[in-house]
Amino acid sequence: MKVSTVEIVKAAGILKLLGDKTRLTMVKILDANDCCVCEFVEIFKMSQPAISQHIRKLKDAGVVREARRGQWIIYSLKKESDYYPLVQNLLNHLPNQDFKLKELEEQGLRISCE
Amino acid sequence: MKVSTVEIVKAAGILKLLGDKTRLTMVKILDANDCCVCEFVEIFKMSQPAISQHIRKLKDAGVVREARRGQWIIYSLKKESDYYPLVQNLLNHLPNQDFKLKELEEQGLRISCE
DNA sequence: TGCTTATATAAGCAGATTATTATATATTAA
DNA sequence: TTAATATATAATAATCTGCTTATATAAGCA
Repeated sequence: MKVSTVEIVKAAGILKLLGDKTRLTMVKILDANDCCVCEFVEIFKMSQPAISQHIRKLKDAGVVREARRGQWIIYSLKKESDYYPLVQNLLNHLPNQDFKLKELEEQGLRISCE
Repeated sequence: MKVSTVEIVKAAGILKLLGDKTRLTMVKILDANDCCVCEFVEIFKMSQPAISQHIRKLKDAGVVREARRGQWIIYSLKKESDYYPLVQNLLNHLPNQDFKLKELEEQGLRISCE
């Protein structure tokens, strides 16, 4: 298999970043749908600052990207990242998390796709 | 792509485990060659207890396996592990580390393959 | 303009992590 | 049996992490 290679220290950094169930789930969700912070707050039942801090780490590492849309800041996977092939490959081993956003929609709490 | 799936919390655990440059390098080396603790001590220029403790984490998670051979305990990747497909996939994104063992051989410090 | 909502940032603290030193155990060889 | 080598384990100290609370910033709306 021919795949893109990431320097070992950088790869360890990415794995450490994703080695947290909240961030890993976030990234898996973002792999299928863009999301804003308040949606993650609902999904994870965590405080807004806690979510913001997780997202910041993902952003600082270049794994996600932000885009303001009015009041909201929409996050998405940064597909041009050097790490994207590695991350993508990894996400393939995780069960789909779409049900989490489905639940939000049913509660009328979905923002990004309205 | 059809791949084996790992529960998200468990996957995060594995990624956290591998999110350390020493352990990640160890696993990449073990992907190509079995090794004993004293070789890792040489390779990483770290204390023996530090190496032992890293290896123990890998062993506790079921990522590596040990086999005593006389005085030495030889470690190898545990290919039957549920996590092996994920780990293997991940290792494909890392540059080869064979040169590290080559250096040991040149210094006459290689154990496992004598 | 001032209020509300969404998000970010900063400070602080508790628990986790990773190294160190000291010591124990197991195997081999003299 | 004793000494040497390889490894593991325990205690501990320093650093890192991930939350909390408090506060700042930015956009939308009355």
